[in-house]
Amino acid sequence: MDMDTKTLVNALKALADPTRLKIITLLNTRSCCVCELVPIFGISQPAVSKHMSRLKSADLVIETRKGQWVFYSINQERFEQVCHALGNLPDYSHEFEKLGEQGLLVTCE
Amino acid sequence: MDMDTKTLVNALKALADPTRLKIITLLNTRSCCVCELVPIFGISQPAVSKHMSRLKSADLVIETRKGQWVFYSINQERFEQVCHALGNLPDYSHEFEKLGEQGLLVTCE
DNA sequence: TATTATTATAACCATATGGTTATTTCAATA
DNA sequence: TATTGAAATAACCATATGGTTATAATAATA
Repeated sequence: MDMDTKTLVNALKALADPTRLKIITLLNTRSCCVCELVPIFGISQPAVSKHMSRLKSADLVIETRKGQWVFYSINQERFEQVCHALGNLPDYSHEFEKLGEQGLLVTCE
Repeated sequence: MDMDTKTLVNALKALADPTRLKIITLLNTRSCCVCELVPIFGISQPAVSKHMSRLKSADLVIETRKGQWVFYSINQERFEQVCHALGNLPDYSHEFEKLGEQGLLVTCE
């Protein structure tokens, strides 16, 4: 199951922030809820909520209500898909062939 | 050699853009110069230059002058470090232990 | 039912981002 | 040396981002 470029970019954007990357690292250790994250980062509760909704919209976390709390856990499958997609970029030879047909390939030395 | 969080975030930021991710994918297939990238993306030469300088500042590409051209190639070692760092996030149990000491851990059910 | 605790949403703000055009720098060449 | 071509830099602009405070929604409880 290969990952769409747009989906990969969206996941990378979600991960490319120090707070969210640390949240993902924390969730990789153990699930937790918003009110536990607030004192860890020293930012406001709405700021944490927004980060979670960003991660959720990239499908990197799973939300579960438990009483008054909302617990977030890492979506391991999706996270692994992202790592795999990044480590196995597709071959783009066709782009260079197209360039060649247009006479736009630079050949030097 | 483990990768600093700041460095990882910076690399992810560099990759978290559709144009730059495609540039990295292209360079993973074959090195090329700015004037080859311009027609592929249909954006201006300065826009490509800025993307390259972003990738270069994240150490993801290597720049080589060849006559009037500047060729960019992927920095495989760094790129692999990024993939590895993402796929092997550190354990953050200590953060939860700290939370526990402060009585801030949420235990439910 | 009224209150309290947790989370989400709204409205706002300063800064970052990704593009543009104009100009400069640098190397090759007529 | 003057000109040409490639790439980088500067200045600018619209939009995205990551935070804030205020408020609303949701669930548990007195």
